[in-house]
Amino acid sequence: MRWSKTFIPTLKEDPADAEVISHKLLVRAGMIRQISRGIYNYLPLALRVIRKIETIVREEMDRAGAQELLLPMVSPAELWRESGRWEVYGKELVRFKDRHERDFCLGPTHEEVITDLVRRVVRSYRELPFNLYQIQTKFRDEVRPRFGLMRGREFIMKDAYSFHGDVEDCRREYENMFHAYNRIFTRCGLKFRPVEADTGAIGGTLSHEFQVLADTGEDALVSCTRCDYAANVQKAEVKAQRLAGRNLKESSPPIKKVATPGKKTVAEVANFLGLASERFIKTLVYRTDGGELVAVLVRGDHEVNELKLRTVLGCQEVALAGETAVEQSTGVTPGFLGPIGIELRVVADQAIQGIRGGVTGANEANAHFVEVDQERDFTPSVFADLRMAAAGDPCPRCEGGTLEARRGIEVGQIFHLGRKYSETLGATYLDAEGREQPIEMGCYGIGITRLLAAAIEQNHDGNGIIWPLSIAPFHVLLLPIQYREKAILEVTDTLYDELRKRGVEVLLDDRDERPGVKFKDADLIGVPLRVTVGAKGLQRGGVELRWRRDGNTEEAIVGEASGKIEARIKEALKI
RNA sequence: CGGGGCGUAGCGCAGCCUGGUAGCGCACCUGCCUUGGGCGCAGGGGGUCGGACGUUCAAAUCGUCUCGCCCCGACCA
Repeated sequence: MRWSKTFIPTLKEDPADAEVISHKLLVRAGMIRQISRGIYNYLPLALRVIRKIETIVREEMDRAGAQELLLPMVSPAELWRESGRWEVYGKELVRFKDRHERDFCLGPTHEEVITDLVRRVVRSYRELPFNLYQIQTKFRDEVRPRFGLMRGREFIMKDAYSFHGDVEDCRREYENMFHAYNRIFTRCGLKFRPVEADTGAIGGTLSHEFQVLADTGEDALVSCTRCDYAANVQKAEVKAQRLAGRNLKESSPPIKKVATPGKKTVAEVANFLGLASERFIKTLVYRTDGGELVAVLVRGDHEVNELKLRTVLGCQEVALAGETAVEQSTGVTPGFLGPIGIELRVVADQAIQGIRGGVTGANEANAHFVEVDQERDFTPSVFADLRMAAAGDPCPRCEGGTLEARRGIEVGQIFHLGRKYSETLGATYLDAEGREQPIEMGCYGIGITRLLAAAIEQNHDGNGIIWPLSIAPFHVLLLPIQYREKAILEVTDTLYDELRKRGVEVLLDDRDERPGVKFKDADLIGVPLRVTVGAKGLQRGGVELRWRRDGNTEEAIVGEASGKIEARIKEALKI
């Protein structure tokens, strides 16, 4: 492609409405433009990257035995009413009526549609298993779209759904997809990590997220330094530990009430009393979806994991009760709560068990208890894993490993769905004994456009994007310094033709711009290999090859350049 | 939905508080010059100041309403 004939509107300055680096660079590199909040135009350069990613995804999905199809973007309300999600999904589901006043929605995901298709076809176990996927535009009316392509309302996604006669086979396919996903993200040239994940609103029993590692990621992860355990902090287990020695004392001195005027947070009280925050027992009051208020205890240096709390309390929703509700139910403001004498059900994190020499609120204003001995002074209704895992925790899976904290961008997630949709939508088959059974299902998603943004979050520098070669819009940027000079033009055009014949994807910057402008744009759009043709080099009979990622350069003799470039690209693509 | 911020030329911004009919940089056009990291000089074109209503002799500026966009929070296959 010739730059002058390609629509690449680059920008010198950051757009005012962009916050994160991938958003800024995507706009500045002339790849996307916003048309409405969370909705973007994909310009030619972006589309080339999208196609590259899609090709990798297709090749690996096909290799893994899945088949591509294409479901409609619009689906009828009846299906969603049948699954119950018409009511449950809320405003994120964009609904509209056709001219006959019939309800429809834009598909935010396609479990209903695919399950409907399959239930109309499959009759026998002989027809199972299979895995169907599509690459398609989805629409979710996100509460708050943000960060450019990272969280748009409209986005491109690959979604796959598999159907099986039994759980074991469904698990086998889950493993199959797990490996396919590893290959896909590896081929995309990304540093990523599969992590154990919560199943969320999709439902199901087993799930992994594929997280592209980037400090700017929205998701917090923990991973073991020793084994391959990794999990979203939402999901990460905390290993039950024996008490830390400093909390153990042979005998407990009597409990003592101390004045802590105006000191509400753990940090304030710890500082005021000169005691470490691990010795604190933090008391938080949550309201369940049933309306009950529950006191939740975690150590002062720990955070409550609301997901775990929901599971332990057996409810769908929990939320901090709020100051007013706390005062009404306990007679004290949140900063001075404690488990001793509180009139609420008390649940405690496992780390609270057996604490001696602890500190808690005294359930009266401006006072705390010290020298609290859990076994002597209070008994929660249950001890459980209720806290957020944190860096430094011992690994829950191996001996001697330690968890470290990472941040990631979720670009894929796989689920073992089980029978959730097949049961509600009546997708069944007859087994070998002639009994009707609900189909076992799995589903597997990859956010294509989010992957594009994540790749940039992970691969950029102060000058712009640094594309991994496998998903770069072009392999080579051919940059003549003075394209109107005959000698340079001839060498450039010859090289351009030869490279194209050799199957190298090359963008020729044929614009009549000053070198500085071209170099800056070259760095900005991030094409992996830059080939500069200039008078300086030609005097020595050569052109300059320069890698975007590390700035390494080498000279190639004009006559040998195209062969050398092809070799370098092929070599780099193999890795 | 709650909180905060911003809409002025294609892009990035100033002007608004204290009302008097719009400016800067980049980009764009013309000419000269220059050509290995966003050149230089000279000249030039382009804006119903997001929209509506109001106050006023007079509104980018003050008031009310409205639309759009951004950030934080709640939310999220």
